[in-house]
Amino acid sequence: MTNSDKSVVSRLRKLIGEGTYRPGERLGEVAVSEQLGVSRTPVRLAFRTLEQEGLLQRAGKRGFMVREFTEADVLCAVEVRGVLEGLAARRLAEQGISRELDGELEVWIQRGRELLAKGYLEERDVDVWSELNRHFHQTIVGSSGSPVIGDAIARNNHLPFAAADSIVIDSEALDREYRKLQLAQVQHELVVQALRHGEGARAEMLMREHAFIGLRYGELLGLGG
Amino acid sequence: MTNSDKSVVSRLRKLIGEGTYRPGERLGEVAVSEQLGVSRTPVRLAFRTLEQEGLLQRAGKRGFMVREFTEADVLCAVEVRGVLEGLAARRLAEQGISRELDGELEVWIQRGRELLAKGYLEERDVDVWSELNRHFHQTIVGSSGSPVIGDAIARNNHLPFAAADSIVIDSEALDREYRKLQLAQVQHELVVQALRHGEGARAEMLMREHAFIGLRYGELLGLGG
DNA sequence: AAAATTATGTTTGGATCCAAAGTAGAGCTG
DNA sequence: CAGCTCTACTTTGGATCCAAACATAATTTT
Repeated sequence: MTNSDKSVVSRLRKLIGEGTYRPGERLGEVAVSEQLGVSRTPVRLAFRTLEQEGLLQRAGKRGFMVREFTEADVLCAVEVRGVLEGLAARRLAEQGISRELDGELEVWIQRGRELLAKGYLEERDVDVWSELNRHFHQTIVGSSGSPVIGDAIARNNHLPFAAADSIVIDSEALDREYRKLQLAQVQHELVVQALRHGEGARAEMLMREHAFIGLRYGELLGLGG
Repeated sequence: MTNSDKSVVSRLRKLIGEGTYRPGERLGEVAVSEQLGVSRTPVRLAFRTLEQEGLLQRAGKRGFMVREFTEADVLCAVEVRGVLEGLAARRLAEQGISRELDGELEVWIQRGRELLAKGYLEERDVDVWSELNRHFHQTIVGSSGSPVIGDAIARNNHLPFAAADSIVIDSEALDREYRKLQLAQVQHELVVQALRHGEGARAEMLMREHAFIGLRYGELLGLGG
């Protein structure tokens, strides 16, 4: 997994994500290894990893095929992330947050405030938000007392569009995206508020709802403005 | 994965679960392959699978080590299963259950009733319950509209004691176990009831609570009787 | 002519070989 | 004596070879 092994996995992830390998397509070890310019060995290893990640599935007795994802699957994966992050938030609220954790969360809240303070969104702000959003979620999940939740989320995030930082940003409509991020920021702040007050159920539900922001809020905000 | 590959994975799972390979122990490819009587290739493939399952983790740059699980991890894994099965139940309740699904669930409810009807538990009943319990959970999770939830649960279940059918049955205290299964049966029936009435939130919470039955109820029933 | 069986080709799984990276230990130098 | 470096050994990763399983097509038999 030093060099080639890891890169074969991520290269295949990319190719599958981009649709170069179509959903349902059977992947032969030799064909893929030739296309990637490596031998069969790292490809075989990568197939096992990708199978576990859920991007490939066994095609009968003979090899693997690219797994097909319906819209319902994506929606479901987002909900799965929602309940898992909700669980993490609830546990955190119930056990109480430490002074350090409080401070760390405050950092990402502040960064978000600063980013949105100027009242509009620039192209490059998108990456900044993506980063701080990732840190915010990671901080909560990582502080839930066990790596188990984080692992489950990480595995779930391999599905396309399921990850928290895969908010589809439409660069053409930065004003709409600005309002979306504004809403996300409010949700972040509410979550932290609930965590500070030990409101487990509230923190959980806020986090669950927050998961949907990449999906349905687009329509909502599109209608509204 | 026809023969040896699959068996290497499951044999390693067993050895890790039994504690033959101690938590934190580094596993060398050559050592394991010699102990299992196969070459390094299937072991290397198995290590990748077990890494994704969470039973192994990378030990620095050099190979893998058996992952250590604290009691908190096990508890957390049970909670993860709870929220995921809860999600499946809620979705099912919200979308409404079909006539066939209703009938299928009724089958497992009935089997459970019959098993517990005689008022006590025999040794061999344990396997019967384990089977029907597995079917009951699988039916609900498998009918939630997307394989995503089931996959997440399956991956989570690889952790020791996290799976729904890993209720630790104490053969010495079959009367206590009887009361535990009786409670589980009631919970199953309540879940089905909630599903039939489209009570999503109730179904979700019942399913969540049901996940704990292997953990805390033992103490409770132990104290009570 | 249809069905069954055999033969051939394709593909995956397992074993082994070679190279590269890392670790530990010994020896050398300051 | 301590610290550094070089070397030897251990271990993993990649490539290739061989065998087994499966699918397909062709031929034979009923």
